[in-house]
Amino acid sequence: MIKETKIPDATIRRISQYSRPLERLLGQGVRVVSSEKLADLCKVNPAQVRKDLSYFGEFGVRGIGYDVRELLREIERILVSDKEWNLCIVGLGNLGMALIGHENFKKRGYRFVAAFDNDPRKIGLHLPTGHVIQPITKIPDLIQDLDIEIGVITTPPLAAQATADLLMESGIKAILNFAPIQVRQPECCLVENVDFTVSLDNLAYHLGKDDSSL
Amino acid sequence: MIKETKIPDATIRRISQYSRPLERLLGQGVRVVSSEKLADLCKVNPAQVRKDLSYFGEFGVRGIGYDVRELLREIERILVSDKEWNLCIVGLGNLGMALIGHENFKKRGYRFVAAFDNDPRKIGLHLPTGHVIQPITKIPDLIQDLDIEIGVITTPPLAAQATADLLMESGIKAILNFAPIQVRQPECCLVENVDFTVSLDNLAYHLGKDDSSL
DNA sequence: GCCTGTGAATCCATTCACAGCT
DNA sequence: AGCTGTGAATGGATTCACAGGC
Repeated sequence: MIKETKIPDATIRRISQYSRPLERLLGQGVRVVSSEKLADLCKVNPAQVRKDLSYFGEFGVRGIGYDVRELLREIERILVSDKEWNLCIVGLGNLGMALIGHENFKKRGYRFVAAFDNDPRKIGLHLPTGHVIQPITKIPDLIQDLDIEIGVITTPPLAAQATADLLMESGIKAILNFAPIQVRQPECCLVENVDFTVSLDNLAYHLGKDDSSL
Repeated sequence: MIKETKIPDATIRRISQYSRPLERLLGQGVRVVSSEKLADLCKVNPAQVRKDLSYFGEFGVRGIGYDVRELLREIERILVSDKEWNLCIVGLGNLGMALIGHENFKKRGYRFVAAFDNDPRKIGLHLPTGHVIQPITKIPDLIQDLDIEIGVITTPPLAAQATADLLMESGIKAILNFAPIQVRQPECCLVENVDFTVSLDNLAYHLGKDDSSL
């Protein structure tokens, strides 16, 4: 059970995406879904859906399809979103403020339990979410005391690396980084970078390629 | 007319990322960089850097490396970020507000020229960025009049598909979607989805896998 | 010696096609 | 008959390894 063959990263990401239309279907009272239907909703190949799921077990019924509720539970188990994860956020500019209150996080079991900034004018501030902004000097203690597992970085780029270092030294297990720099410290800590200018550049590239009006 | 590209999507995304350390190097007065150095800064393989760039030409000098300034200019040309792109944003909740003022956009030539919402309490509001929030009914006209090429969707999930449809009917060429749904698109419009809960789920999966404390 | 550019090789992910179950 | 689960085939992307030029 622990010994699992190497599962593609892309598979994990797709499985995360499968859960969203499944939730909608569940809300609509739909009981059963086929790989073809689910694939259509997620814009992927039906065989891809079946293969992705087959890495983790046999959740379907031949001739019938997948039970929506059961499949959702399996996905929750796979992605460990049946557990509440404790997060902190560092950098409460506009983006940080938007994220800490964003419902997508809590809807999926991600809970911000601390907020940090180094701006003296912000420290002590009460946020509408109920959080009080803490100085970054408290990061080490609070990560330990509140059992914070994942850190979200929304600082300016120049501060991001130092922030990541501090989080890692304090024993954080994973980082979600919104600053447009590549942070990584081998082994001890996982890092995911979210950089929407990369997505924009990708759009611009394809637009520029197809478009003659340049 | 027909897009014929053998250039991997991943290559475009990496090239976008190369530009960030290059800008830092340029600011530090570094004139020349090797593929090995650049690869190290971006956490990729040196051969990958060379191959990515070779799709677009021969920018380096054997035995020496790449001229930092020249390489940056080439990348700008490739990604068409030497042009200013006109964007609009739809949905001015916290996330939308944060994005419209975010410096990463304008730093890379992406300019928000309109902001839309359907909440009567928000329409007419003057934002600190100087934008005035417009009703979504004005989307068709303004996309045409202001030559808006890319739309950013930051509405709630339930409104996202209708928003995308309206943008596409109005002639938008590309969409950057932050809502956690897979937007249906006709062949004429490019869509990039940015979904940070997928990134979080991915972190949670890997944490749960490595960690015995479950 | 140093570093790029690139065919060849390797590795990985996706899709096909059908066996197997209901 | 219908749909899953999966080995095999295909198709891409990454890395190697070295030829070519400074």
